[in-house]
Amino acid sequence: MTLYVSNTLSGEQEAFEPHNPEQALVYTCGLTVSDDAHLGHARLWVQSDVMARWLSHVGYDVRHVQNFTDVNEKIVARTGEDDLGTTEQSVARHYIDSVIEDMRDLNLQRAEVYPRVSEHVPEIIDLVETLIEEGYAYEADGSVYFDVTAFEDYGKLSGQQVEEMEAQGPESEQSEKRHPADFALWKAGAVAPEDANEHRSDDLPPLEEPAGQTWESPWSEGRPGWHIECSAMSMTHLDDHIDIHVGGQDLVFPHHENEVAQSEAAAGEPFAKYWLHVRLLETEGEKMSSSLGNFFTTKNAIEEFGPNVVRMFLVSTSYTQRQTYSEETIQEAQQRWERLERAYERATDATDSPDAYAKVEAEDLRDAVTQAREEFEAAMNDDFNTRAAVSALLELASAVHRYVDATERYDYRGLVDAIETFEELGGDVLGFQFVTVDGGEVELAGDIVDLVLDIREEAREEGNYERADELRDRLESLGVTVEDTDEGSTYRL
RNA sequence: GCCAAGGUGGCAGAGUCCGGCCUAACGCGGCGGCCUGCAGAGCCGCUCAUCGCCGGUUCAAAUCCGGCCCUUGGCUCCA
Repeated sequence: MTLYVSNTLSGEQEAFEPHNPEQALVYTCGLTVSDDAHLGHARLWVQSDVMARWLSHVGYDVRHVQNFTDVNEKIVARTGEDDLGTTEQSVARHYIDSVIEDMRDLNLQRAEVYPRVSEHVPEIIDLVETLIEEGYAYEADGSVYFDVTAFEDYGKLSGQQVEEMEAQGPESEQSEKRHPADFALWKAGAVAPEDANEHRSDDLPPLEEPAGQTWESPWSEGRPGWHIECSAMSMTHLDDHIDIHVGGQDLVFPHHENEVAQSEAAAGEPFAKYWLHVRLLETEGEKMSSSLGNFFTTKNAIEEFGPNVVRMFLVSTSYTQRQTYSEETIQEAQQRWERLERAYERATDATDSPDAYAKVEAEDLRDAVTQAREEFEAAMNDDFNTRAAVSALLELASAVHRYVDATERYDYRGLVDAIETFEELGGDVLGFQFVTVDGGEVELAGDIVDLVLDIREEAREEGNYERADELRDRLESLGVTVEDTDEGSTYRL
């Protein structure tokens, strides 16, 4: 069955045909590590994660690269805050750590590589040099700008016309540029204090001096422009032409438009074949965004609802549609997840019971499995329709409940097929974690172990070692190893 | 202003590319019942849509065409 995807470049759904029929090169535009990620970012990650998982599932060798932008004035603006350190690098490190933690919690499949801008400056410089040599860029006072009039196709991604465009980039650059829509590839000098202070917390003293990392280049000691990094990093880690470029729809212009221009001007061939844009997450009618302050952080969401519910929420609307966040919508996701999880548990309990027989064959159950698999596959191939894919699994969930409710002697093989369907499609493809791994349960388990250890500690203090040893033995039998130390008891699961 | 996406039941959200299995999926909510010591879960049934508005094409339109209204995003850092 053919996979169809919505390509921003053509504005249409197209059959997915990668350059190499066995491989899929996927680049996801990562985030600027100047803050904790919010649910809108998580939506992009989860959606691109599911895309990559599905591509693998249908047999492609997927190479997925997702970058971290660690050079940015908003990062500089946060230097000096508690726990963040005093340099651009230290702030970036802090948030990279935070983001990776979120990604792990959400059970994202690891990308092949997470390149950072700061480690790709040589490649960026090479690329800028090429663009100058080819006549697509020019130097002005130590900075380098891309000449939008030199690239014929400029505007093809976002539908903009160069003639009708307003100025691009900050006011301060305008005097150096030939055309107001030209954009910076390289900027001379460090971040000007006023540029960073614009984003700086009022609680901090404003910066007085230029700040942030700088690098030597043929034009000046300075910093790479925003857009060039993604071109350089995808070319470095994937190829001059890639198959799928994923990003938030707020990046279509100017970021991705500029990426197209730089990459294609330099390489002389089309850059990404398919541009997939994940529509934005909205709350109360406007997009969730750090600058609007209406965000819910990924960490808080995971803490409150657990990773599976957050994941369910984020796949409950297909990527081509904007999604609304509210108490109601996330609770619906919680219901949907729990319904799926209960059916899975029901199926495993029934399978593992003495009532499951080798020679019982339940046609309705087996048909439901077949149908769920077909519907799931059709949904995913139809532009990664994750909502419809989940629905297919929920229909199987209903079928499992109905079957187990109505039956005394279970069809062992049929139930196993159902379980495997949940695990393969819900687990491997959609990234849900059945059984033990629900964050909430792990946390609860930990809390309960702590409770038991507290009781045991009381027993020890009373000299009731018999009781304490009994508690230790019983925990051990549950797979919890207790170790007493000078600072108190610790445990391992 | 310019560019780009959208407008489907109380909510949320598929279906729109390739018109007819759409008398509109899946779910949440609401109502009734079964089960149950209670609750929950589950099951069964019911509830709720003239698919933004107007016009056109067609035997047939949520789906195609035209006009209008409204919303969101981008044009400044943004997933």
